[in-house]
Amino acid sequence: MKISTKGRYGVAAMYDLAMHYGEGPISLKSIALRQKISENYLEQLMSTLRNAGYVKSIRGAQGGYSLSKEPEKISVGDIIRTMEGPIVLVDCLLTDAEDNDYCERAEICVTRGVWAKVCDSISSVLDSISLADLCQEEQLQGDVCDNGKNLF
Amino acid sequence: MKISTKGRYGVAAMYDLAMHYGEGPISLKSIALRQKISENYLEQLMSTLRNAGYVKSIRGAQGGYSLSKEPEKISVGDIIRTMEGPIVLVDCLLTDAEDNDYCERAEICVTRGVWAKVCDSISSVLDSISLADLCQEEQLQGDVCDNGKNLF
DNA sequence: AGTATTCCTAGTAGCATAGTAGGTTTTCTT
DNA sequence: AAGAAAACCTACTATGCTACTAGGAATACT
Repeated sequence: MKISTKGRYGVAAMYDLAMHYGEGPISLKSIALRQKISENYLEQLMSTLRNAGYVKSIRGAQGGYSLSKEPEKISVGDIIRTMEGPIVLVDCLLTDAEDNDYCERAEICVTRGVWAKVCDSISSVLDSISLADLCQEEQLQGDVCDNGKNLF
Repeated sequence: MKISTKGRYGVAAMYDLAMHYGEGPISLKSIALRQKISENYLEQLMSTLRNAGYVKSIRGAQGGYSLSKEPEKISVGDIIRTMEGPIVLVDCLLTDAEDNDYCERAEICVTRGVWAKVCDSISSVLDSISLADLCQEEQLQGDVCDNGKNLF
């Protein structure tokens, strides 16, 4: 049960864009450099974020990426769902409970409730944190890294 | 971000044992049959659970597995951690915050707090549900599957 | 003795991750 | 107009993990 680099890099890149919100297009190269991500790989991830409508891009020299909404309006949950797909710990949560074939395994009927509860809990945490929150956290901690202790 | 079959099957098998708690050793064959899990594969999983001290086994004919503690004293979190390792969404959470080399990527300092909060949330949900809770849920729903709506 | 069972080790197909590589198009600057 | 800087696009690949399968050895009950 891990978050892949897609999700992590995606959040990192979006955080980077949020920190430069309003400064015009930010080149992928500079994001990759600051966040220490492979440039070519990040390119693919940005493409996903662009298709999902969270960033817009400008081509050509002096081009780059920028957020297509304010940092307040993009949550970490939005990004994770875009990069990693729906937040479901087990596939049976994707099917409707009324489907008569969703429950192949005898135990699922009982454990399904457990996984659903965990997923809800994950979603509500991720949805409650916006890019703006992350930027504010960065400002609070100043030069000293407090590892997110001040978050919220 | 998925729970692997190790975790799911582990919980399923333990739930099965909890449903037969006090009835003597339960054969792997019967668990595999009821829970629809490959017998050989489940064997490996049971070995992990045995090494972790959650089940005990009796060899030979009429042998099998049984819980080594009461169902109240084993949580879903215990099982998941045994089967899937520590609940950390990103590896950097494994290292101490004071380690000076844990933070290779500029953004981690900020996003680390997010992942930590999610992990805490997952852990607290999983740790709050015992095998006894699952058994009780099963009794509440009787023949009708309510998909865990009654849980808690 | 025979059978039912756990225990142990080794292998393996398939898939996802995390990239690398290299070319094409667009746009700004000079 | 030329050149450079950037996004865009597609194809390839090494590595590792998952979810098994297979088969034999040891143990204990009947």
